[in-house]
Amino acid sequence: MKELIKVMKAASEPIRIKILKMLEQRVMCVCEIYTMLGIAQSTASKHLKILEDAGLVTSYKDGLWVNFMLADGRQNPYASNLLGNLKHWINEEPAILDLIKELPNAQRTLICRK
Amino acid sequence: MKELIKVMKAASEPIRIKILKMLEQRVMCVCEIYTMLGIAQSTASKHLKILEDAGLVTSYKDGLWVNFMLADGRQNPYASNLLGNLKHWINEEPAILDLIKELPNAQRTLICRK
DNA sequence: AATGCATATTTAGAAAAGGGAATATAAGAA
DNA sequence: TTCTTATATTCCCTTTTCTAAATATGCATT
Repeated sequence: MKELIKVMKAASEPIRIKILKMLEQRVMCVCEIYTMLGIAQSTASKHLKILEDAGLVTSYKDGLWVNFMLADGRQNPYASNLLGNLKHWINEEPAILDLIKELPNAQRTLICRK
Repeated sequence: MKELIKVMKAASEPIRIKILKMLEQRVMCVCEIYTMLGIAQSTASKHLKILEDAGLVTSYKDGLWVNFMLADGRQNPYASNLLGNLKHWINEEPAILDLIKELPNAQRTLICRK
C-alpha cells in the first residue's frame, strides 16, 4: 500500500509528469530539466528525489553531472505499470508537445555553463 | 493532463484507496463507508466527492441513502485503467484483507439507524 | 406542515506539500 | 590546496490538503 501511494503521489504533480515525459525521450541532467521547465534548481532536485523514491526514475553520476532516466521498474510493479501507460498518455497535450519539441535545444553543454 | 492529475491525486490517499477496494466488493452507502473506516461522516463525503470528480466512482440515490459504486470508466481512460489495475493490486495487504473480511458486518440497516 | 434521518457543505485548525533563495556537498580543474 | 561548477539540502514562506464539528439540504414518514 505504501509503495502504491508513493507512486500515485509522485505522479500527481504536473511538473513531475512533465519530467517523466521528457525522460521518455532521453536521459537528462538536472540543469537541462529545470531549464526546460522554468523552475528553480532546488525545486527540480526535490521533484527528482520524489520520483526516485517512488521508483519511477534512476540516476547515475557522470563527473559533475547527474543523469536521470526512467527506472526499468523491475522492483516496483506500480511504477513500471505507470511508466508503461504514460508512454501512450497525454502525447497530444500541447504542453507536452511543446516540451518534446524544445527538448533538442536543451543541451547541458550549452545551458549549464555560465 | 488535468484529467490524469485528478485521477492520480484521487488515488494518492490511503483512505480513498481503501474506499475503492471496498467498492470492488459491493455498492456501499456513506454511513457504511465511514463506519468501516472509522472516520467522520463529513470526511467520508469529501473523499467520495474527490473520487467521483476524478471519474473513479459514481453514485445514485435510493431514498435517503446514496449508493456509491465504481465507475465503469467509459468516459475516463485514466480512471478505468486504474480501476482495472487496482483489482489485482494490494489484495494481500493486511489492512485490505481486514476491511474485506469485515465488510459483511457493515450493513446500513444495522449501522446507520440509531 | 412537521419531524427524523442520511448525506452534503461550510468552517476552522493542523499537517503536508510546493516554491525558491541560500548554503552545503562533491567532483573536476588549476 | 584552492577554485569552479553541478547538484543536494536546508530554511522559510505560501498554498494545498486533510480532518472533524457544526450547519444545511433533501427526502420520507407521520
